[in-house]
Amino acid sequence: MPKRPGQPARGTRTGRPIMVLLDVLGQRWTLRILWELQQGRCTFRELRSRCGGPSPTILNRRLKELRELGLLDHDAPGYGLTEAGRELGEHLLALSAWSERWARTLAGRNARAVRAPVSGGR
Amino acid sequence: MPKRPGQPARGTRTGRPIMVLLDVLGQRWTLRILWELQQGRCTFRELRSRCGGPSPTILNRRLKELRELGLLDHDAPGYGLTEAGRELGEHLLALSAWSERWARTLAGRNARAVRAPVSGGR
DNA sequence: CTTCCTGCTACATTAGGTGTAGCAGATCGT
DNA sequence: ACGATCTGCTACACCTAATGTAGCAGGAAG
Repeated sequence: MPKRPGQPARGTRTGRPIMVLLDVLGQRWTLRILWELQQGRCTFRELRSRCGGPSPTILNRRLKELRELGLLDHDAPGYGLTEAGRELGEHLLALSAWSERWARTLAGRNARAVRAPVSGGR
Repeated sequence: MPKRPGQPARGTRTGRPIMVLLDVLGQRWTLRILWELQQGRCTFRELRSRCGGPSPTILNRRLKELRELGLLDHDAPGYGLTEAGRELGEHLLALSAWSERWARTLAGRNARAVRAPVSGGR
């Protein structure tokens, strides 16, 4: 079943692009695939390895979906991002930068919760 | 199993924040939950309804995970985003804007492929 | 004491992902 | 021409994750 903007995503009836996008990205491996290809195009097998070895079944399914959504191409050697895919990749880079800061504050919070379990420390 | 930055995400051995983030966001409903709460805090039942009715089992699991990651709170009435959660929500808003443009170019591409199947159509 | 919210938990069913094996096609060196 | 070695897959049995419905304990209001 090819998900597309204009067609309802799971859990919606409108085909709002953001809903379709959240639905697609919320499947396992999709984000990881975009992330890995963002670091450079590569073959199916290499991509599988970079992702930590998902089953070829599911990897292929994801690649098909992403190609239908115009985010990936499958030309030269192996797979790569299209223009739209690169744009999406930019957002992932932004998320990566954010996540570093997030991890630091989260670590700080935990450390505090451990060091000073005085009030309501569980 | 509580995923956290510092602890390896599925498919990795490093606990790189971006990997943990991609892993968590790549589970069904996580992105949708953040999206819906980004539009305002609400109760468990209301949230479930907004998301299109995922099973309470999985909704509750996701809410727990997101709370442990410091993205959600569960205080006043129902659930809401923390500061970190709101920051992440900003990125989703950016994605939403992007997705509108993406949908238009994608629709254009398809229309062309249908109207002019002259060379290599299909 | 009843009613109606709240946030859940239980449990059987089904959809989704895993892991291993292996195959057909293209490209290489001999 | 033949084997070796890539490529991108497909098949299939197995297991985990999500679904859908039911229902329960706790708190607030009448």
